[in-house]
Amino acid sequence: MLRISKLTDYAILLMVELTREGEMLSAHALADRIHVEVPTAGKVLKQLSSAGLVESFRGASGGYRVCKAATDISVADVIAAIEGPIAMTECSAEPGLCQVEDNCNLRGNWQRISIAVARALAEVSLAEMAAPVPRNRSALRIVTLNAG
Amino acid sequence: MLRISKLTDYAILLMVELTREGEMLSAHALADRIHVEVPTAGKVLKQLSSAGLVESFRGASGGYRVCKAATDISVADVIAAIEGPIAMTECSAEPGLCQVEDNCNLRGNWQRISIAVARALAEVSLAEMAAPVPRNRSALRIVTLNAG
DNA sequence: TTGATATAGGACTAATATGGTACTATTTAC
DNA sequence: GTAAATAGTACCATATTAGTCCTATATCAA
Repeated sequence: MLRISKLTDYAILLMVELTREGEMLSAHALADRIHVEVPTAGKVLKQLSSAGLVESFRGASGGYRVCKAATDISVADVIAAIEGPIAMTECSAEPGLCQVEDNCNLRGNWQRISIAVARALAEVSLAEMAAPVPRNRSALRIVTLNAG
Repeated sequence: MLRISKLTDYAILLMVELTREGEMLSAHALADRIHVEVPTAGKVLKQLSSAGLVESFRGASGGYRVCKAATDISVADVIAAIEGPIAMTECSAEPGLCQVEDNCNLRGNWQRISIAVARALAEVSLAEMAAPVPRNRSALRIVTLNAG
């Protein structure tokens, strides 16, 4: 089903909440808002922090705050922070893993597909994610391989 | 890492081999070509068969054969045959699973992103996957959300 | 200085998904 | 009739994922 993990889904929700708020929020408050347990939210927030998407403040009245505006953070940024590089196959992420030499001309094409998907996700900001779906607009432009 | 499963990867390889060959191939011969065990190849081939991408012939000198030309089968077709509908989140595949009402305006956007990814994959045929990566061409057009 | 509160980091457990294997039934060619 | 091949089902081992817990450290306030 080509899906992102639950933790990545939480990460998007957390980032949307944080960018909405603008100010600092504790892990507890955030966990309440997205309806997950506090340790789970904490786990995701730690990853977002080490990826540089949010900054953390320890101690009493500490918490998390976004580093950039909602328009400057993409869905791809958040996915990459939790799941690592966006790649659809092992061999498109790391070279040398495909033992089937004859078929390895597929690898380049997989890389191109992965890049296309990554770009699609990079074009969507958290601000757009948080906004309601606009009506009467073509959802997305179609991507084509081998576009001239 | 937003990846497809190994079995889906096998499915792409199997379909490429079958479209290359054009004629019928046994599960054993196919397993040899893509370097997996015969039962594993068989498992994938059964799914491809029930999805209508290949037709199967039982009995001695039986095997599998593609139903359409390589240019008429997309990567999305093969992925969908193995993994089901292409959707990045649970809620974009099935409605009513998101318990966070306030955040559910994200759902529509997830659906649009999933559609974009699905379209990108639908635009790539097996013929293109099997071909070497062309040089001096822009890899892919960029997808944008909210494209006018 | 002390206590309360909060994140950092790591380890651990449970649940789920995936990948692979085995077995039996059925079909077909020779 | 026999051999060869797919169909279908069930099963197991492993890997991944999700979630929890514990300790250390930092900060604020009384």
